[in-house]
Amino acid sequence: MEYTVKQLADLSGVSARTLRYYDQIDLLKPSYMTDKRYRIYKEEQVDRLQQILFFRSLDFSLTKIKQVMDSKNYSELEALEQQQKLLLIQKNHLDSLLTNIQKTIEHYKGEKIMTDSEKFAAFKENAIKDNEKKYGDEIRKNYGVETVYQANKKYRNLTKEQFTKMNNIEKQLIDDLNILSENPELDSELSQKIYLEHKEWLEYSWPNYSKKAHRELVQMYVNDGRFAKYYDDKAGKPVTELLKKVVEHFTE
Amino acid sequence: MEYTVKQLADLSGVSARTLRYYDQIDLLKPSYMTDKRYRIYKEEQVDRLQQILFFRSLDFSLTKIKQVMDSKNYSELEALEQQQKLLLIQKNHLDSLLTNIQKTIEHYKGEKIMTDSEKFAAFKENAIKDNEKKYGDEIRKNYGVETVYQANKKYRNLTKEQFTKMNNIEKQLIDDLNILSENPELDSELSQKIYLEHKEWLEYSWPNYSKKAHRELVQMYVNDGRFAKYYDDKAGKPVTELLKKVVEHFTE
DNA sequence: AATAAAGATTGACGCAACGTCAAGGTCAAG
DNA sequence: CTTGACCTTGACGTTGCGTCAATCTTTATT
Repeated sequence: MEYTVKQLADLSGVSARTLRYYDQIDLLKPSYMTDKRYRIYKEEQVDRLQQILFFRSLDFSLTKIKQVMDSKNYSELEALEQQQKLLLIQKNHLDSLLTNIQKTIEHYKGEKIMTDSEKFAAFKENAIKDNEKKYGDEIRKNYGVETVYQANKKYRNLTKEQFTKMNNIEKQLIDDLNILSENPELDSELSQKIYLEHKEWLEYSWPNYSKKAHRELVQMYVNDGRFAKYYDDKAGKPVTELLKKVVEHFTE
Repeated sequence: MEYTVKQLADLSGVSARTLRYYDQIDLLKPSYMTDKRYRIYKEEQVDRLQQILFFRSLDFSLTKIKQVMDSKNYSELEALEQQQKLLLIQKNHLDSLLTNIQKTIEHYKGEKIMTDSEKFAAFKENAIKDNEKKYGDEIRKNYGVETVYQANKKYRNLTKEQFTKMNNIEKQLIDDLNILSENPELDSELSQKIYLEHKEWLEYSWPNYSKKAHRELVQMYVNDGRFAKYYDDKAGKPVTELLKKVVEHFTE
């Protein structure tokens, strides 16, 4: 059985353009070309396309699909699990967005509306002060914290003092991580200090601390690039992985 | 208070490029331009930017943000509820993907899993062979592999064949690096071979290969003594720096 | 057989939201 | 007067195609 582009398109539900594109990126090549350069597909290609569409339906990138399908020894299972991780991260992200948007909507409806400028007012105060002192870095830090502040509703009940204290602990944490990274010894006092600092920091926003949750959290840090980036940027070098190791060391 | 592009960028945490882009699409115009066409922002724009970033954090498109903010009679509440619906749809979609992928994974697992201990055994088999052939320092080499093996959970779902293949690729890579280091010519076939080997090796554990990430990784190798030591020990001489140069050469 | 309709081909631009150079002006500091 | 930091405007790259446009080839109808 042979198929032209349109026939295969109709058969599979994708567009002809898609098939030409897949040919172009070497994801799905026709069985052969006629002398007039028409693409002809056969059963083998139909099968392959089905596979492709299966992975695509799971939101695999075309690049990844190619890797998985073209490499004999690439484990499909592993690819699936990687993809699952990615999707879980996306889901977490979506969930937090939904929480935020729900809160915002409630605010509006409750007519206890904080104007947006009010929401940012406290932060701006800091920004302006800092700016006048020309400590550019500090501004960025505060802004970073502000982002977290928005994302995490739990911060909302902190007093100003607590908030400041959290910031200081975090700062110290980053510094210590920086130092430790030069001589990464998990069994050191510095290492333990880091663990305790991170724990203390967490306890400002966690209802009840558990080692298990702590371990899972740092695992998330590493898996989710946004967390890693947050810490790595602050430290000026990659320290997230180190933090993870430290925490895992003391939570066993 | 007046801000240049950089200052506002630092203050807000977005890039200068983003500000220029927002100007370009008329989302955030500067307060005025100097005679030299420098953008100058004032408080009003800072406020507006904060509004923008707030909506952006909820995954509003920039187009939508513009609509909401520029239209006097466009209800923010309505927009929020609309966005909430969109996010819920996405969430449902994600949930169904996750269900599907979970099912598929279970299906796979029902059939062919290599347990960690089995993999470890396979690895040791090789190690012993090598040990018989080569001698003491081979043992150290294999301990190195063991460390990496433990450190990277991603390896855990590789099949026996894949695991072996990865090891072989890495071995070949080291050998090639050794050869190249005697006559370091970045524009050679050997050099390219090394690049491709390292890439292939990475793709066993990376969800998405990109040249950018590849460059960053080898930069890491050099910066982080632990990585460098790993390769240098295996090669018997310092080759990490060379690997970095090779990769950078082919990822430009 | 002539003609029209259907389907095929290869470009090439467009989209979203910027990242990342490149080439070249401007400004404050030393 | 020279750095060096910061500013400007292009313009290409990214992902997965949709959507013309211009130009054959094949098939169907008259």
